[in-house]
Amino acid sequence: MEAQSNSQSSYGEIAKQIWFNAAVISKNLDNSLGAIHGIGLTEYMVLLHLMKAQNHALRRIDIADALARTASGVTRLLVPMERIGLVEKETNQRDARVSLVKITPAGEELFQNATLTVNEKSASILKNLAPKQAKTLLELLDLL
Amino acid sequence: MEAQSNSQSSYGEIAKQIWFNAAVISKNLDNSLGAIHGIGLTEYMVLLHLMKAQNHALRRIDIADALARTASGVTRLLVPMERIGLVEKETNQRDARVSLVKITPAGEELFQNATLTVNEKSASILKNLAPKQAKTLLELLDLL
DNA sequence: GAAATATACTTTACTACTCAAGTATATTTC
DNA sequence: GAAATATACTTGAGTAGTAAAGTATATTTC
Repeated sequence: MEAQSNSQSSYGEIAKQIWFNAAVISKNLDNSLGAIHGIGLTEYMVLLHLMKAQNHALRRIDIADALARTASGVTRLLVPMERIGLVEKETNQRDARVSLVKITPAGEELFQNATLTVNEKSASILKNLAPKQAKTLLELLDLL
Repeated sequence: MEAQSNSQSSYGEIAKQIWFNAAVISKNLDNSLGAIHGIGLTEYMVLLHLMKAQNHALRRIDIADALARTASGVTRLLVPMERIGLVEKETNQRDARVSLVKITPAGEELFQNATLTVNEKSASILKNLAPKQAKTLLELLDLL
């Protein structure tokens, strides 16, 4: 009973730590990406998932899922990204409801550069973590 | 060279995972806390830090630090919390610039109940993690 | 194959922040 | 001890999201 309660509270501690660490890391990466590449972290994540996708294109709702955002949020997010030419619209022949989002060559280039910034900055934020610990942490995070 | 680049990119992966997991966990906890207790996750975190503080009181700027938010955000956050009687203002005798925030008995009671919700819900979100893995994850997160 | 339901997306009205500037008080410097 | 600087907080203007409702198309059901 005591053990059960203790173990449950440790899950609460994990949730709180992830919440706080995410806030610190996000602000850091967001500022760096903004200053160097003119995009935010959320926009970087859109590019990341488009790069990983087949044909470098996704439906808006798949982007929403990948980002843990709503379809509405994705609509708003993509407007400026399309305006500055990082992504473009494609229609889906089979389903007229769908508006596919495809990364452009300019978007791909920005993504490659931004990835260097994300990796360097992340390494500097997470410098207290030895490579082996980093590996373990990543494995555990992937489990969630 | 190759190893350096690989290790750095794994830090980037960690940052991305924390960002995504935090979004999922935050939304979950926020919805549960809102539905059951009428507060958001950020408000819960304010109560948590007040409970941990000496005399159950903190300066607004200390709350901002503890939450990775700005002083401005804390000002706005506290307005409704004060209105519904979870916290109250106290002046600092030594420094008239400071506006101390103190948790009320009502705030303490809500915090105790909300903590049960946070712990239960967290355990259910993190159910893929064995207790030992949870312990390791928490230790690694605390390192950051 | 018409009616009911589900899905993909957008829009409106709102919340939760941020940054920059402003106010008030404290501390440092000379 | 006056002037310059720093700190604690608030306010005004703007950004990034949300939820709920609306539009358009697809799918299911009978």
